[in-house]
Amino acid sequence: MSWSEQAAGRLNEAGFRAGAARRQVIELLEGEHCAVTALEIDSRLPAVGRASVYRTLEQLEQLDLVHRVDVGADVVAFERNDPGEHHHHMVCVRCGRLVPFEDPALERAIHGVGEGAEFEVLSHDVLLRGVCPRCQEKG
Amino acid sequence: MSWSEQAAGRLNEAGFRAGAARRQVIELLEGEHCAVTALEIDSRLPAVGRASVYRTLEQLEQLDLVHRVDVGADVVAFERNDPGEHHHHMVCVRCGRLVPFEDPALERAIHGVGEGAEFEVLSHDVLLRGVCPRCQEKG
DNA sequence: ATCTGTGCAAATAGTTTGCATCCTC
DNA sequence: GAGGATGCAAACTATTTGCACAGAT
Repeated sequence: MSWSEQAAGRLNEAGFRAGAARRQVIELLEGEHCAVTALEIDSRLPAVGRASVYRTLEQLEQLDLVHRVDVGADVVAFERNDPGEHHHHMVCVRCGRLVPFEDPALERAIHGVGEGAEFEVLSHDVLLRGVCPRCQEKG
Repeated sequence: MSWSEQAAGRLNEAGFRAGAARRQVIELLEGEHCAVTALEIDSRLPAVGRASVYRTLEQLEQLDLVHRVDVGADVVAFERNDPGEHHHHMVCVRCGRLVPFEDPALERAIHGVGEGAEFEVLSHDVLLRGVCPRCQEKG
C-alpha cells in the first residue's frame, strides 16, 4: 500500500471527507522523496488555495503522516512519513540544497540521550549545515 | 575574559563602532545561559528598537558570537557561543520549555557522519521534542 | 566633519483566520 | 439537506528595509 493510500485511509478514519485540494497536496507529496516547502506546494498546485495547502499539511502532521523539517530561520519544509524510513538532512548554506542522509550510529546515540533524560522524548531532528560538493567547486 | 568583552573586542576588530543598542543586547545575552527569541529581547529592552535587535543578532551571528536554535515552525531563539561549551536542546511540545543537554557520544556520531559525507560540514543542530517532567505530571 | 548606529515606520514574507460557496456523504 | 472542504481576501506575526537624525571617531 502506497503512502498516499495510507494517508487517504487514515484521514477517512479520522472523520475527514474527501476533497480535491487535499488529494492534490497528497499526490504531490507522494512524488517527493525529500522535503518541500508549503509555498512550493502552493505554486506547483495553482488550482489549490494557499490556505488549503497549510490546512492539509497541518492535518497530515497531526495524523503523523508528514513531519516538519526546520532548515533555517525562515524556511520550513515538509516531507511525508514513511514507516521504516527515517533520515535527517544536510543543508547547503550557500545554495539551500537539502540532502537526506541516515546513520544508525547517530540514531543509537540519540536514543541513548532519551534514555537518560527526564524528558519523554517523542521525536528528534538533526540538521547538518555545510557546503555541498557543487558549491565547493564554485569556490 | 567574559563573553561580552570578547564580543565587544571582536566587533571592534571587525570595524563596528560602539553604540548603545548593541551594547544592551550583548549585556542581555551575557546574562542568559540558554536561548532567547528576538522578540523577547526586544520586549526586555524598551529603549532599543526592534530593528536594532535583529541587526545586532545578525552581526553577532556572522561573527560567530551567537547562533540560532530552530525550535519549531515559528520560534527561533538565539544564544551566545561560548567556546568550549556546546550543547543541544530538548523542547517541550506542551509548554515550549527549552532545556539544554550535552552528550559526547552524540557528538562523536555526528562527527562520524561529517567524515563520510560529501558535504563540508560546518555546524549542526540536534533537537529532541518531547514532554518535560512538569507537563508529564499534569497528565 | 564624516560616516556609522539607531529608532521609527513602512514594507515584506510566511502563515492563519473569516466567511461565502461548493461538494461530499 | 447538513456539515465539512475549499478559495479568496483580509488579518496577523516575525522579520527586513528606508530614511532622517543622533552619536562615535
